[in-house]
Amino acid sequence: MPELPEVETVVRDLRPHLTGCRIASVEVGKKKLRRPWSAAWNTLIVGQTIREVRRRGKWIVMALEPPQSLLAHLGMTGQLTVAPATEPRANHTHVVLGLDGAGQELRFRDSRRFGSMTLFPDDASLERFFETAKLGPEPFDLDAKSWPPRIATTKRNLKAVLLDQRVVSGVGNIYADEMLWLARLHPGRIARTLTRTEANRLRRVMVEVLTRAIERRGSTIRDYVGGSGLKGGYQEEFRVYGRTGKPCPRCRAAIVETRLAGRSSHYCPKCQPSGE
DNA sequence: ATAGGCGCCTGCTGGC
DNA sequence: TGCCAGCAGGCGCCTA
Repeated sequence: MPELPEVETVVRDLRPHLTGCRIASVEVGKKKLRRPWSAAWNTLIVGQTIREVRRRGKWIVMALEPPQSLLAHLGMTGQLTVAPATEPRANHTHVVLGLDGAGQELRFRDSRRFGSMTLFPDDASLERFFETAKLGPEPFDLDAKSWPPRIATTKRNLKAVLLDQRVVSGVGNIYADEMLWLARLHPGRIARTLTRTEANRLRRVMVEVLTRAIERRGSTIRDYVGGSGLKGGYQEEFRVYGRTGKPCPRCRAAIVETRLAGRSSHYCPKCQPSGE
């Protein structure tokens, strides 16, 4: 579910609640997440303070003091929220960190359990994890010089390239479709056939779409909520995603749905010509 | 290098 | 009205 704007919203929501907070208790459910939680971690993190909360791609990093890092991924249906400890916990709540102070707790909820929460013993091991995964640059850090060459050699289509976290991190199925519509590029277009102008147009709309989506606190289709439990609003601004058969906001042609890179892909057949 | 398929899970829905 | 195959915002592994 959650792509960069949703994860960024969670991080911004959690930051004021978590920064400087001491972890007082840990409760972990029996069902296993994408990556297993080790029972040994409980004693390692109880008593530690959360130094900062940040995002890298679709990953959420909670850096502790002394240095250790909790790393969370929301998968498709993950939710990371702060709530009063007295409030009933929803079903599928798998990890709960009790926080010292205002009687609040951090809850990780995930019905499909494609998400994960893991502990890294120091900054270097977390960096190695990102390096091993070959996690690509943040979309906001791309520039006109480095981006076109990044996609200039691959024979893969644009949809597959945007979804590849090694090329650029944080983009998922929804925002890839929205970006390609805005850039007037067909999702099936082979990346290396793009001119430098087209590649940079894509780079600019990536930032544009993600920035606007963050302003709207991400998109909620079904499960997504931010760190305070609020839903997103960007789904109201979708131009192509989930709008199969409906008119293109630019030219009124009917939006088409197809399958690319194993994912549903939505585009305007008139505004986003395949380039033959 | 890359495409395609599967598996991991639960919950919802569209089409019969 | 009711049922269930198929699909969902992700990702990693395998094969060809």
